[in-house]
Amino acid sequence: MSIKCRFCPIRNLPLFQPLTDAELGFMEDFKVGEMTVQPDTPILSSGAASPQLFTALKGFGLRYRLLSDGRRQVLSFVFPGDLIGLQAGVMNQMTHNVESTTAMTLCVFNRNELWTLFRNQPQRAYDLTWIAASEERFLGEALTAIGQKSALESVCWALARIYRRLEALHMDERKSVPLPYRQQDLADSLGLSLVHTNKTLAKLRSRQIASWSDGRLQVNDIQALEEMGLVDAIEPHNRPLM
Amino acid sequence: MSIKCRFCPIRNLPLFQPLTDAELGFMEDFKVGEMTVQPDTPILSSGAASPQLFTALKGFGLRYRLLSDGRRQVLSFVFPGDLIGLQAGVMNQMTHNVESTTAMTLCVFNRNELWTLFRNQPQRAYDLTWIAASEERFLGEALTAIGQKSALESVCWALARIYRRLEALHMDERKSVPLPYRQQDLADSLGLSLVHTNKTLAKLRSRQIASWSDGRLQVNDIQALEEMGLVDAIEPHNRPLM
DNA sequence: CGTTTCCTTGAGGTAAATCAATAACTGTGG
DNA sequence: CCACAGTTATTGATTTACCTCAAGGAAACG
Repeated sequence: MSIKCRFCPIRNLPLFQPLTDAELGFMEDFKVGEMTVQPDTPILSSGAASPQLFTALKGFGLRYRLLSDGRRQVLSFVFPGDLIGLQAGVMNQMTHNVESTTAMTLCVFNRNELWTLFRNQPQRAYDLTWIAASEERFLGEALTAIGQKSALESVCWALARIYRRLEALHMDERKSVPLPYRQQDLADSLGLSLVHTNKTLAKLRSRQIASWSDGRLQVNDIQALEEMGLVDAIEPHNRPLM
Repeated sequence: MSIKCRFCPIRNLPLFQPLTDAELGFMEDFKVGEMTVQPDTPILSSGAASPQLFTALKGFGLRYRLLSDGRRQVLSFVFPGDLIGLQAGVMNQMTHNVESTTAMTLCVFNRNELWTLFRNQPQRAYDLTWIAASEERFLGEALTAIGQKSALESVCWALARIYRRLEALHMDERKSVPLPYRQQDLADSLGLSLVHTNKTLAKLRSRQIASWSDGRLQVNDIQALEEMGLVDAIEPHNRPLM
């Protein structure tokens, strides 16, 4: 018993592009159902050829790659609205892992129908490409942070980026947003050690710019955060939602 | 006076997926012409909304992002077969720069026809998404290198990746491939300083594993290179060529 | 030839890693 | 209800991988 796309709890946010009635109808067929997962549950695994695509509706997750010796690179944080498994969807091979951090609700799509989508819904196919290009764009930005920025700059960049995204999801309340990750997760996303990440966060807290504790990120000075993080362009508010 | 896609000099390499006659016909229409550029010429600029898409046919280039203070992150090296400008194509906004390093020959496509492609050529649209997902996959790998690997591991990863790609393009001769970049370019792609990159290359040279000089990369022990670079999976040999 | 670009190597400095110890919680089982 | 182990955050002390600075050499070039 799953919610129809036209009643999707997040689709009507200004962050997302509206769909036509015909497109909504198609999506309701494309959608196989919903899935809820417990915290810390693997959703997609590297190497697997998953028969499914997902859209995160609720909750928080992580995308990461592992090296043979256990080192972990977090590629991105997964927020509501994010498409999961496009890589496996089109390339038939996953090269990273996705897992839930909190409990999550996911929209489930059938990979086999992907071809129908490309044949009959060119606009939606275009949107898929847009999403893939957008992920690429984000990873390029992350690469620039890790490769070129100092630890302080990187942390500011990440926090600003996260805050803006959750704000666009209307999850902000009095300058604070939920951020239910561990410091280790942020560290692994920025190629920093846990200790140094902690000390950098302490610095931002003492300067009253941002403070992250008990699963919430409080941003007192978003402008300072964006400047210190050398954040360039703001995300457009018309992203496609699958 | 440009070459027809069916006579494309690289399309028949086993690296690339073959097209049907109908698809070739469409591509020949989609293709506006060819462009040659001098070394060190900007091809696409950040911020611009380019009316064109390109496929590199010949020569070498760079994709990079700049920070306001001049720091540069090289996102990838551009080799023959690479699609250029997909981001601008679908998102109408470029967030990185592309420039030639050597003289290049580019296939030019008309961005306005992109929509025709999505409407009439679902297979080609799928291929575009595949390409975008593939770029995303690559950047995830690069992120893991920069974020988690040591300088030596990163350099090995990069050289192995480059060698394999140029090998697949049949540009290898007696274990060596052309690599007409500066050490600074490699350094900027791995988030390392020029000096340290140089010293790391010297180490590989003295260990007789690989040596890069005079615009050529000689790989004596590709296996050692891949192991030291923790290279995980080899690229599939069926990539779409636009 | 002087100038510029790129590569190379040595010396010294530093941002961030590692090591180590403690505290605050959480859950678990006796 | 308490002892205990496991997880996460925090902070100080020490080490190190990599950076910056500096200088020289080899090509390429106008």
